[in-house]
Amino acid sequence: MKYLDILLALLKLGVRCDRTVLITTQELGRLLNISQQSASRLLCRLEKEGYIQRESSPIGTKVSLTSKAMGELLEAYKILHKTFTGLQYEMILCGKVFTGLGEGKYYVTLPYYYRMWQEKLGFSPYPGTLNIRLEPEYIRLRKILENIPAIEIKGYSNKLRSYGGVKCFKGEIENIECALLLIERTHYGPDVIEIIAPVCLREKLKLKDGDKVKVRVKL
Amino acid sequence: MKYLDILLALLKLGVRCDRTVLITTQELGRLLNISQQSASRLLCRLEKEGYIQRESSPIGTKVSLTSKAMGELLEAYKILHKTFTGLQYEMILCGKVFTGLGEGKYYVTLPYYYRMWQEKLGFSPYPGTLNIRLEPEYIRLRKILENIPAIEIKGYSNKLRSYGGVKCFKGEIENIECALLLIERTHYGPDVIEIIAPVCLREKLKLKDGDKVKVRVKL
DNA sequence: ATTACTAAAAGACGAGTAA
DNA sequence: TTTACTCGTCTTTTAGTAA
Repeated sequence: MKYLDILLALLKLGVRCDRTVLITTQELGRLLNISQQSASRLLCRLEKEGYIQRESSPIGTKVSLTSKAMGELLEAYKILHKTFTGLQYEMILCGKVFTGLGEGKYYVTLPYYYRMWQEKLGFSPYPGTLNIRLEPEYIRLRKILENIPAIEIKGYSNKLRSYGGVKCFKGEIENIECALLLIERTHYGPDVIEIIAPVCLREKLKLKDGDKVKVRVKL
Repeated sequence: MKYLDILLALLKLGVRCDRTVLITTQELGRLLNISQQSASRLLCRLEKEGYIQRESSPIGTKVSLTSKAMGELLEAYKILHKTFTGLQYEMILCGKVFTGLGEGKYYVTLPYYYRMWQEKLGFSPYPGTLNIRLEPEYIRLRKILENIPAIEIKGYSNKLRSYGGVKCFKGEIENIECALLLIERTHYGPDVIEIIAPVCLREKLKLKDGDKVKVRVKL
């Protein structure tokens, strides 16, 4: 939590985990009320300690935030959200249901993953994923999810096959417990999320392709 | 924004603008990874710079946050909220409509205040206030509103009469533009807010006493 | 323009300790 | 037990300046 004020200043300048911004140490210094030299040293240190990615040149420094920074900012956000709303923070994502190619079903039921769902998510999922194509304004949030702490299922390879990693968030979809999966090796773009749940969401919620759904992610 | 990490640590310990907590410099030091001495110095400084109220004794220090601190925390919260939700922050308050004693109408139309509404809120209000008794869980939020920057209408006295100050927040009630008023000299308790709007909200929204309404405050 | 080095000054730190 | 002072040390800062 040591660099919160500085990370916040970077957010103010438009820097994100998925957005690199060219800033000068002078303007950063002005924003933080420190000298250009201190701002320069600060960026060096933030990089060394893993909070930013950085590329300096004679015209300025290109900066983006790392997952470590996003994680700390989220921690701060959670405390503040609790303070200013009295509520636990949930990220809400909206999108439309679509039918995939059936690989979801295949992966969910692979023994390695199936054990992991039970162990790390605490439920045995219905064999299949609900594919959701996010509305454009939510893609930014999905990218944030990629960069904050989550329930991680590590990928691994043996001689026979290799398993990609999966990042999971517990949540709810129309009041039904579910988990949002960010699948490392997916052929879908950054606008797609996959959901698993103990029940068949398509049936339970009577969903057809194109139906709009709202997923609440608990962070 | 300099003491954000420290103010956040205080929030974590349960300190609020309306809640004094007894803490020891030792535990604060442990939380911030600094010595007891530095934590002590820090609290002195926070007090001197107007971020906390403080009362130290041989059993510890009673600490509460000032409006200045709440304002800075809110600034941080707004940036983070924008980052993590993509939305502007709004505080939502819920409560039930009730009928007052008619003083709302009297005050709203007093020439001094009427000029102020027009000047500072940008509309000419319907002559009357909508009184709302907040549900218990929202009283905390009302107290936060009291302690953050707002549109201020200063009170003043002359020989004839004295006018109390009013703190205003712009907002919406069921999609109708309105303003929430926190009236300095009110005989209502901290669970009551008063709303003014360019239209008669009771008529427009067909409200009866006891009806539940939701006010969105834009911060 | 920039970034970022060096050196000297300023400020922050914890140990010891009084109250 | 507390808080919070002094003091010596160490860290951080800025000004000057090189690249």
